[in-house]
Amino acid sequence: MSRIPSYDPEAVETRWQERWEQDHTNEPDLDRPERPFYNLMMFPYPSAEGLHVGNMFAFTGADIYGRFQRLQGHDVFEPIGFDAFGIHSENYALSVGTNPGTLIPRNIATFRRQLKRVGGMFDWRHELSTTDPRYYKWTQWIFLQLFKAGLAFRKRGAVNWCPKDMSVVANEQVINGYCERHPDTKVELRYLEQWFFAITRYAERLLENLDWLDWSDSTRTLQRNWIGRSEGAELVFETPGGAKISVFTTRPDTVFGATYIVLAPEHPLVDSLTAEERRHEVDAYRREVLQRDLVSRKVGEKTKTGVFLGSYARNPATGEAIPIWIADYVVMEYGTGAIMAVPAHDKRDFEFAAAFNLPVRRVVQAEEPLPSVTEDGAMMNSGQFDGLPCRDAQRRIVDWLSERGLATPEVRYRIHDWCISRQRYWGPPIPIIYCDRCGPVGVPERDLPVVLPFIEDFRPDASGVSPLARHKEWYFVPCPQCGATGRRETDVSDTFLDSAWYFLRYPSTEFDDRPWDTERTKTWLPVTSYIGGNEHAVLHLLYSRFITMVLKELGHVGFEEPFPKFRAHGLIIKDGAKMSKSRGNVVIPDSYIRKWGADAFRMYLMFLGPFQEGGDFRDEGITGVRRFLDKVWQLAHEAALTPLTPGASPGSPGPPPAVARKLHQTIRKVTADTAGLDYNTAIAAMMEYVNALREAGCATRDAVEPLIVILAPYAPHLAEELWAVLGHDRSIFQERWPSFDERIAAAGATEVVVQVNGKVRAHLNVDRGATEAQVVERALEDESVQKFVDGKPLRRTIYVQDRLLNLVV
RNA sequence: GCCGAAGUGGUGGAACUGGUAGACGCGCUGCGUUCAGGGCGCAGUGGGCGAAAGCCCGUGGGGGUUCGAGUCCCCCCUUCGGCACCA
Repeated sequence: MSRIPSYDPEAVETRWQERWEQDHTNEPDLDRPERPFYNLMMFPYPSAEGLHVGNMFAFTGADIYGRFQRLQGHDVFEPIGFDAFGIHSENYALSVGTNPGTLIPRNIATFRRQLKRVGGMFDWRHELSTTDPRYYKWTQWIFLQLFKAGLAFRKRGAVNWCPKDMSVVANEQVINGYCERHPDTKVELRYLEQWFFAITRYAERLLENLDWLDWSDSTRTLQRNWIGRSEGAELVFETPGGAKISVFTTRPDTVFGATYIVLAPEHPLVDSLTAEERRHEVDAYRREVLQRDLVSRKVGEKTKTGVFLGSYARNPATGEAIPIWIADYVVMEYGTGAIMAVPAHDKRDFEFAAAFNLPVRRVVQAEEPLPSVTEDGAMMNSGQFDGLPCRDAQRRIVDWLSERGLATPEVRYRIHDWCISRQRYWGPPIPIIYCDRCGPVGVPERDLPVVLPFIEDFRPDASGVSPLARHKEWYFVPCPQCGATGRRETDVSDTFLDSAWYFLRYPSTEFDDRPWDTERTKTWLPVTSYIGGNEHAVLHLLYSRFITMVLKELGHVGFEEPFPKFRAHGLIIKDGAKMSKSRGNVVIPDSYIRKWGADAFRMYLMFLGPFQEGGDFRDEGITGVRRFLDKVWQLAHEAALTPLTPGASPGSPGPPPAVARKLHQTIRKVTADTAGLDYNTAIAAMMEYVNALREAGCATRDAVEPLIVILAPYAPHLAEELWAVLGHDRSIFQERWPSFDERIAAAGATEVVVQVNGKVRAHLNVDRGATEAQVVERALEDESVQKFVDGKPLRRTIYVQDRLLNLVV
């Protein structure tokens, strides 16, 4: 066998990558596909460091699925692109002092080279980048559609402001109240007019559709929690001066226990409800709260602070006058920005009451000490409702109060409207022009895109507005409505808006006069299969769903859910910890690919753990799959030397029965496991089969060829090469996935386990279909079974056909 | 605090609706090939006792259901992920 050449992955892989490109192997006919299959994976952010193993893991897993579907006879469209706008790129550009517009194309070039090197089945004709004006023209167009529909609006919103940076900073860039880039500078809370998308109007539908979407459960749960539906009631507490304070509560049954009221410090009624003698103290507290940044105000349990306003409101149930306070544990962004405090049945209210010596009244009976949050007890101290189970009381009390107009059933959501304004440079400009006469006016669609100017001075400055405002010839433009001098919006939009529609663009990248082509979209969307990380479970996936819903409503697409099927992949860790630059455990794929080959690297990534759970990357592990590929190489070359067996003709001898059985079992398992993304066990099954072939000394064509086909999604280059070695002259991806015969897979004798009182005592080789009586008879002949039965009568026997016999004595 | 996932050999991980725990791989040990190293091949590899046959124990801990539990139920511990003063 010395004639067999040795396996040189680099040579093999380069050869086939070139062939695929020349032959357009990975480019389906987008206009006339027979069985379209849109295989989507989450496009990467092209960082300066290059492709990360995490990306590689995700893309490989998705690519295997796409190649598998292709071998199943689908026309698979597998596009890729780059999510290149955003704060990451901008901060990196600031740190090296080069415009991100210069840096990004270089990064993309690196990514493109790496993505080709791993052998993804990408259709490069349809590559896109969110920073391309041909792309963000339509991102801006989408903004305008929402603007026209009243779904994009301006509102004052809180942001973190770094006085040193003279810029807004993201929540992630605030560390313990200090700026990430200026550790000696405290971040402040500022209120700016910003653009919001009305995603909360779609909260209910976004939640309901989760019931039928075929998604990973983990992802659906994350979205449900993020949307955060709470059912309850809005109750009205009136003041002697006639003001009505609305509070939202999920526990209207506890209203008799409400002993005080708390407003958020920003609540609009605070001023009018403050007694003159308390004003000084109240204002001081409000100033103090405003000075804090968004993050430290919200994170963590802290000691409760607050002040009494000096006024009272009437509890709608008891009629008592109860004191009104403000405290920062109540936030303006949720509910009505005001709560009724029931210290007996809420931990936070209890702490506050303890700190300020406020009365606590138990209204739900329970064994546990206060505060007790149970919903199982009966009512007490609640007038005519005493004794009712509190779940019943919830409805009854709301009914009772609503007769006097003091209660309304309400549903509230945790999710907020989506703030898309970014006071930054590196993003698509929001296409709005402000006019003193007309207000905010949308840029006419014919004037799109509003091109982001390439400027040298993209650093933020002391003016506090985006650097774009300094660019006078860009900034001042005539108002599209009245022609007077207007000013452009200088904020750019959130990068999540770029990625909320990229899947719509892919099939239509060659059209410049429309965001997506109607026919193409009808053919390819919604996306057939989407695979990605759970780190995008809420923002990206939720925003994409929202944008699609809106586009459906406005008549631009024919479906409201873009991703009927989504699977989350796991996370790759290294040495038990998340990979990160600071830990120094980041794996750069290039050197592994150079040493072991892309196929071995792909397979190792898929073998190190369940794809949907992730796993631990260890350097030693890759040798195992490489050895496996070497053995396959060997087997295929040996098979190529064997004469062509008349495999297709009926009655051909084929491989020996034991090998045939193993082959059919292997095809069965690899088919099911690949379809279910259980790649690690599919690979193990192929390894078992190879071991079996070697043990049997059986390297014939009919035993090896099906193996090469089922291996092809995993090791596409090697499979192509060996397919050619075996004498085939077209791409293996033109072939069909092999079928298996259930009867051959199940043929032959089987081993039945014999237990005595539940403990394994013997193994019997039995013909399939043997009756219980036959197996019992055989079992009782066995020496060690006899030993444990020990002459005692059988009290019971349990028989699982062809698998197990349990004798109970 | 709330929600979710998970705890299995030295190690990464297998185990279909309860039915042989440890597939497959890494590592390790011994032997062979070799000047040597690497590579490759063969055998072994959960723990305990034993010369062996074999027996006992064993899936984070404690209870339970069952002929039979890694798998189902209850309680507890730990780790990871998400949300977090959400009313």
